[in-house]
Amino acid sequence: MPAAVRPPLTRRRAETRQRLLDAALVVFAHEGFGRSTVEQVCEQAGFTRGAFYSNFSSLDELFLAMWEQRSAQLLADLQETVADEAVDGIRTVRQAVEHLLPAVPVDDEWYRITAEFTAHALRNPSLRKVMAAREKAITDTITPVLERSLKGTGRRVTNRSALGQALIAVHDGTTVQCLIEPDDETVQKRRLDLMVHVVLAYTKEIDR
Amino acid sequence: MPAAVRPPLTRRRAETRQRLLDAALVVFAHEGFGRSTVEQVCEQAGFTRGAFYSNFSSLDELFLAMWEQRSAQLLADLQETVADEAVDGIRTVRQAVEHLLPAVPVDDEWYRITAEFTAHALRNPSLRKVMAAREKAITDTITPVLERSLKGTGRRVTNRSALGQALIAVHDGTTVQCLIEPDDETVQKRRLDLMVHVVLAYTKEIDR
DNA sequence: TGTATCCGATACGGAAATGTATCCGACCGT
DNA sequence: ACGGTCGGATACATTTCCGTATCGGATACA
Repeated sequence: MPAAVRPPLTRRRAETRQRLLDAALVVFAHEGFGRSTVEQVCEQAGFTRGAFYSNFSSLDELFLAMWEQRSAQLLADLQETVADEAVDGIRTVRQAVEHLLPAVPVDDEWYRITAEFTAHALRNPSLRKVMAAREKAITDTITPVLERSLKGTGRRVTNRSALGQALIAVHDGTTVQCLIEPDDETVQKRRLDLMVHVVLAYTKEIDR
Repeated sequence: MPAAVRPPLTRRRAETRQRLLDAALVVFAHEGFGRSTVEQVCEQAGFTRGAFYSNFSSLDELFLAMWEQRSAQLLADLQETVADEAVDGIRTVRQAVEHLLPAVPVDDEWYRITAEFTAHALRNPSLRKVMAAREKAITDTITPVLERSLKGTGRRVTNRSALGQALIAVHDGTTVQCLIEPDDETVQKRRLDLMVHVVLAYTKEIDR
């Protein structure tokens, strides 16, 4: 039934869909989700509303689709960026964090989207589940990577999911601070320090 | 000049203003800022648009006024709640955190407002300054309180502003997690744990 | 009690956004 | 190349929201 209700998704269709999704990011980031209109998104994408309604049934649907696509992409990028060789040279926790942190870019636009999506999700139980699932996905992606990075440091993680949760919280919380005061580099330094402290707190030396 | 442009603010005026401000919180939290309309706010407050335009010139202005009022109130509440006698009985960092944390309620509605305000502020340099100032105010309020609470624990803060910044980040980051999974009490436990770790990281034992 | 002012209500014009119904060009398979 | 279908454009009806201009009741003050 669900497959029957949606159109066959031809090549052409997929392209306009994607252009709309890309336009959505730009417009939502610039105007805010609630302030955005169907027309603005269409204009940004170079279409008229006809194209929109032929592909999505509401701005909400577009928003969700866009968010899921970009989140997934972000995770994929992270995994790839971090899977490089440099991991072998890591000897300290600080190095590990320094290696990991820049892999998640502090992106102004994306942060706005995320903030509004979160607020939106809090009003909608099914969206809350989506967010919770994503958080788990992030944890599952990050912790293995981190554990690999920690190999050369002589420490091991004591509580995987607690560490994952803590890192996400710290990451999100400090991201705002960095964006609000982009010129203050002590904010950035402290962000790094805090991450190091957290990793230290949730790992311990391997005894041999 | 600025005093001349605004009406004399009589008793009556102040009351309707306040009712509008209160209504704004409800409506914005429920609908999202961008989706809210002047009429919705007025209806919630029991007025018509006439009252609104006689007191504010735009939804933006109302939003900002409401946010500033509530933030200030929140800080005042915090200061009061925490200034009680119980501080003297505190002997461990965990106790200190347990005492401090519940003073900042995890409020669904307020979080939504904050998230959207933050996103909004990132688009507007002058609003960014407002947020930065508020962050400083929070730090300035919290750290003295925390230091007082730590008296009985035999530890002292090594870097005030870094600790303040870290606590805010952790607070904000974990608040989302708590709201997204309100039934999962391990999230809440870990929140506390994380706070304790952070306080430990930014304090050290007093040597005598 | 009378009167002047204040302030929220009402009424109106107009702009903007929505969703649908229809059209027409492009791309598909044969 | 040709007929059919697909998908975006166009046109339109409708709703919603906004901001202003004006009205009238309430309130303050003599």
